[in-house]
This record gives sequence, structure tokens and C-alpha cells, in this order.
Amino acid sequence: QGKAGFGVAALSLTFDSLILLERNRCSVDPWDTVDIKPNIEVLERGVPSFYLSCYDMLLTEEAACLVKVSDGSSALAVHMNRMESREEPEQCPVIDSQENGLSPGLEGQMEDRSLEQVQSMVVGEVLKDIETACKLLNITPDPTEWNTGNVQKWMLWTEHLYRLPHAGKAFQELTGKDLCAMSEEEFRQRSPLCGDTLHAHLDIWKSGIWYLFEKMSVCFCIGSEELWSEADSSCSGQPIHLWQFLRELLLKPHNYGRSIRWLNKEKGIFKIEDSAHVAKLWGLRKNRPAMNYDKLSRSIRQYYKKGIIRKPDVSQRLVYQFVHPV
DNA sequence: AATAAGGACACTT
DNA sequence: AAGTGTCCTTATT
Repeated sequence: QGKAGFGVAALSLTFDSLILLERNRCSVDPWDTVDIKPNIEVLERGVPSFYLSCYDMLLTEEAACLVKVSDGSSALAVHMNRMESREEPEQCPVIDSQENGLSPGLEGQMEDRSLEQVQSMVVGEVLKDIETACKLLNITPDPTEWNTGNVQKWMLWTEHLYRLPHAGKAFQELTGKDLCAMSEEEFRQRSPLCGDTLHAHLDIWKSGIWYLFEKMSVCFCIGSEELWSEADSSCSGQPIHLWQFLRELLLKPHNYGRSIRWLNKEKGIFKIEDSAHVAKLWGLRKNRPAMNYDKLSRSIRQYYKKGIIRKPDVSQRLVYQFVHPV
């Protein structure tokens, strides 16, 4: 019940936002004619082949655990729920999805499957636009990593695409992180004319990216160099280091908070809550199917003498500390 | 039983 | 040679 609730809230909100945006786009609203029934053809046309190959990957046995994890509540759903709580009162989506994962009824499963497919379709469209924009603007898809220049590029592109009055100046000094932290109200304060529209666009962008991060966390970096020229640290060609990978997971608590989380972000202290899962993810990333926590932790220990990671002053099991927190 | 620390050596880049 | 990945012994929780 709660699970389906999330999905419905997420979808209706997505459609609402998209319809709002499509109106401003002065074109025929394609969502009027969307068939809610699962439509593989549309799905395949809508989702770039790269993502589809990732879906395939996710269906392998190696990644079964990931599919299970993302089953209950997608990043999109969680995000949407955060934006505007609907029938469900404020609650922790992490706990919610865990509970839901335990005993899904048959109807619930069916409902989820089609919801999942429709959601994929919607997200596929969003991701297509994001990919185009990233290629065109030469920016990374993750808005939280945009510098002020990237933000301006995105602003200009969005204004141009949707024929909005020029408002980029009001957001001149902001980084992507700043922008992502801003509420709709704050957007409106800076741009009374189109702040709400810009906010909606950014929200959809973020939702798409978070969904992607969750779904493709394993293979996100595999083909991304070709897709997005200005890649972030984790996708810049160099083989990823364990400490970078751990940082990556820690940066996305909505996806991995159950497996690894900050105990004290300022001091760089983190705890591995699910050692087996983190090891699995690391193994998937490095293509080491036999990876386990014993080996992963051995690698972490190598960092002791290099001054990258250490044990915190009060040593606790599964708790480590970055020597140079960001 | 897990986790922690580190030695030793293999492997990949 | 760097950065693990693998395996192992020993100690601790």
C-alpha cells in the first residue's frame, strides 16, 4: 500500500511537472495520448541503448541484489515524496522501502511492475533530454557538480529551449550545489517571471539523474566517457580508486544509506553498515565477482600508511575515517 | 563469527 | 611501480 503510494505520487507529480513544462514549450502535449499500459516499444525507443544495456546488466545474477534494492522505492519516488508529501505522512523512505521489500503481495508486485515500466518510460524521455543537453553544453549530468559557469550554461539552454525571459543573471554567482539546495520560493525570489519553471526543470533533471544513479550505479561509468565529454572525477577515464568509490556511495545516501553512511561528515568518519553489499558493489564496479569484505578491507588498510583513510580515534568495527575530509 | 591488522605474492595498468 | 586482489595467520570484539 505504501509502496504503490510512492509510485503513484511520483508519477502523478512527474506528469504534473511535465505537463506544466510542455505547456510552456508551445507544442502539442504528448502526454495526452500516453498509454498507461506498459509499452515495450515506446520504452525501447525512449531509452537510449546505453541505458538499455545497463538494464540488461542489472538483470544478471551478479546484480540481482541491486534490482532488489531499487525495487521498493526508486530515487524518483523518494525524491518526489520529499518534494511534496502526499497521502503518506513524513517518514523515512529508506525504512519504508525496506519494510515493503519483505512482503509484497501479488497485486502489489504486478502494480509495481507496470508502474516501474511507465516510470522508466518517463525517465527515459527525461534522460534523453539530459544527454542531449550535456553533450551540447559540455557539462556533467550531475547538477551538484556544476560550477557557476555550468549553471549559467544550463540556464541559457533552458531559457532558450522553453523561450523563457532571460533570468540567468539573477543566478550568476551560484554553483550547482547552491542551485540544487534552493526551494521553489527562492527561485521565484530571484526570478519572479520564470523561477518556478526553472525550478521545475531542475527538479525533473535531478530526478532523472538520481534515478539513473540508482539504477545504473554499477555501470554508470562504463560508457559515460563517450556520452558525456566533461565527466566527473569518477568517470574521467582513470581507474577508480576504492576511496573514491566509497566517497561516491557516501555522496548518494538516498541510494546507499542502508549500506554505508556518514557518522560525522565534517570529520570524514563513515560506517559501513552492510559490508557484504558494499563489497558486492565494489566487485561489480571493478569487475571482480569474488570481491568480499575481507579483500575490500585489506585494500582500505593499505590506505593507512598512505594517509588516505585511517581508523578513527575511538576505533569501532566497520568505522573508518578519511584523513582529508572534503 | 565477524572484523581487524598486516605479511606475502600475483595480477593488471 | 602503483594499486589493488587474493590468501593467509594472528589477534580482537
